[in-house]
Amino acid sequence: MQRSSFGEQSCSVARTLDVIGDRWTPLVLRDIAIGISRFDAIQRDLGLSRKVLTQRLETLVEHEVVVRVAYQDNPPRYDYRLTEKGNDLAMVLLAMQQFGDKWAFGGQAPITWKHLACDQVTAPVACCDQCGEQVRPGDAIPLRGPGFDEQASPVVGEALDQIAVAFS
Amino acid sequence: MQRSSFGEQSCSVARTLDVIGDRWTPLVLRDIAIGISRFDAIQRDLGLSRKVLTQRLETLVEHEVVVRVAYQDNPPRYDYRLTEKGNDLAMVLLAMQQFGDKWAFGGQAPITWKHLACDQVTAPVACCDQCGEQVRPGDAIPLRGPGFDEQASPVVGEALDQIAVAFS
DNA sequence: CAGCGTCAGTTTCTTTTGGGAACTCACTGG
DNA sequence: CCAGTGAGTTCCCAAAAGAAACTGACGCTG
Repeated sequence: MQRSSFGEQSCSVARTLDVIGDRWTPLVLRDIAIGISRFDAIQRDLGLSRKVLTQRLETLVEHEVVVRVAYQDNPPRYDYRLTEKGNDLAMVLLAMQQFGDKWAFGGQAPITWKHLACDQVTAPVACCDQCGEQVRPGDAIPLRGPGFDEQASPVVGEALDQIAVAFS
Repeated sequence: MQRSSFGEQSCSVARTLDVIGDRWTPLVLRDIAIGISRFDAIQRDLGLSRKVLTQRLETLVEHEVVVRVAYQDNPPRYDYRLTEKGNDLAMVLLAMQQFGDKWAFGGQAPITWKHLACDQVTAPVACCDQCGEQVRPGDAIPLRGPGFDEQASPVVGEALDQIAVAFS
């Protein structure tokens, strides 16, 4: 299949997909995030093939979103745990969960989160870091950022110009 | 490869992955979200095979996150646009973008968003809908929600119990 | 102390998918 | 009237995923 790597692409979404861009990786990460930390437990929970799980855990460790922590030697056995980078990535899972809760379960969420700061069940919403108000797509328009590469993304540049014109 | 469908799974993340669980769909959705709305433009921008793009657009339309809007008949030509459900799904893309901005571009984001309400470049953060404070994984613990299925997810149930004990 | 179970992987074999590139149709603009 | 555009479709081949069995080093139990 000669899977295309997005490593060179000038797009943050593409780079993130280099880490979680397949059917299993996000679920593996979800399991680790809720405390299912061992190979066999993840495999039993998800039912994916052991081969694929091995590969996925390897790339997660390579990307430093997960660390292997030995909990015994001889034979070596490991816990998989999220790193700081992994915690940031888990925000993506949280967004996926919110979407699934709303559109696949009609609000009857299988798993909820209790916010330790206020001790209440929380449904995180995206808020503007400038004004504090909630942001939803449609409330904001895309612009070229400091890392935009005009050469690499001519089609994107064109689309951004059109939007800029429409909102001027 | 006999790809497993997650349609039956009792997990919001899995259900969301039924829609965007592969390498290309999120990028297709990103293009549509920033206004690249036609088949050829998306194909040129992403460089994916036309066959795969056709399939991805079909499943996006089936899941009702995208609509085909004819902009001419004879020959029929279409714009692809996000639905309301698609806008909700785009929140996942926004989360991916934030992760990529931070960890792959060191803050030099290729694309930024201007919040129309306050007219400033915004980096949305997740806030608790109860107390308004920012939420990050680690600031919250997972619990059984109203839609949790003990039979379907015994391994998850066990992990949740362990966490509950650890935080009691 | 023999044998079964656990854990973390490998290995082999088959089925499916994705990529590439060429082909199709129905216009449209010069 | 001839090239170009837009939206697909078709074909072949290589690479991934799935299933299921195998490995190896314990540790527990009768």
